[in-house]
Amino acid sequence: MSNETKDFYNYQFPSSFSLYDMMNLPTSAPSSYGNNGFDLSSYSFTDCLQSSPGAYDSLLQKTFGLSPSSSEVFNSSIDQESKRDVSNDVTGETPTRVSAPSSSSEADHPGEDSGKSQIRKRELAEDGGEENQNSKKVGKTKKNEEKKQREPRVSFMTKSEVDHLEDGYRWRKYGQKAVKNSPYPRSYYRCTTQKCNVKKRVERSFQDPTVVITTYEGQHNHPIPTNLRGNSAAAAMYSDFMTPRSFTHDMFRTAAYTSGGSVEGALDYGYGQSGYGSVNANPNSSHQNYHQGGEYELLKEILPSIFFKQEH
DNA sequence: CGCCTTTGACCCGCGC
DNA sequence: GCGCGGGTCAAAGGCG
Repeated sequence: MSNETKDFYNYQFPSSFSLYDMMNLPTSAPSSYGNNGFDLSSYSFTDCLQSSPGAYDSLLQKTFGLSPSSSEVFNSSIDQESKRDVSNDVTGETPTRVSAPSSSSEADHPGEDSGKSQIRKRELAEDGGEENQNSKKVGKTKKNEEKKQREPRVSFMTKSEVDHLEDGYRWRKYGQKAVKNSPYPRSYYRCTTQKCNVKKRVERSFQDPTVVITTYEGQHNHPIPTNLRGNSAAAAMYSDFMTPRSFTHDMFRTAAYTSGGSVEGALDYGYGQSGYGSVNANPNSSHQNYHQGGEYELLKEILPSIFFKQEH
């Protein structure tokens, strides 16, 4: 449990504080809210959704285009690199909720190596190509590099029969490891788009084999590939979660637009105009669009429990 | 042929 | 120092 999270939960929002206000919180907010204005790093999406099941189902269907019974995202969490004492963050904040130790440990692991190898690789490429053949032998590199800034992480628990959930992006599997204390392996995927180093790990909960735990790390720096094979709205939602500062913003915007028509519409809006997870979208248009989308009431229904959790 | 998965080896951090 | 576990690499092979 991080102090930032506590502070966030304990923060007294003005009574008139709205979704719109929150989405436009100043970047240079007090440190107690975390580096990004406020810290959603341990927030569990389910917290709010469970408090309003109807809204949950509605959002699921409208955003994911899924019926809750098919493939159900019923837990998620956001991890951010700034906090390392997150051992209880995923489940600690919500001890009675859908808990999965694997998820917890998953989100907890510092991921020290993430990106390190890539950096090492780059260094090798620069320092001497001939070393490529012995790349595996090259151990000590200037890992003294400034402490690797870890990418924000988002983990989802999804009820699904398939391990690798379609999310609209293209992934290449680059590894698979057996997970300790679990009969199910963990798979490692990397976004195939050039210069996009987003990764995701997929594993099946050993406690509930019907649950797939997907952990995204990093942020896509590109739109969802046009030749979508899956549910683009789901993709938009997944990717939006990866931008903690804006996840509510874009997520609900996506929800609103998905409800209004095609998923392409949601895509176009979410990625074509405002950029990927941009928090600086035109506030006026955004604000208005929440209403236009017709889901504003739904959002209002959901949101308070998200951000006013433990509010007194 | 390009893209993807598989898989054993390797690297690294951490705890003992 | 050593072993363990997590994460990554990259060669080899499969597939459309």
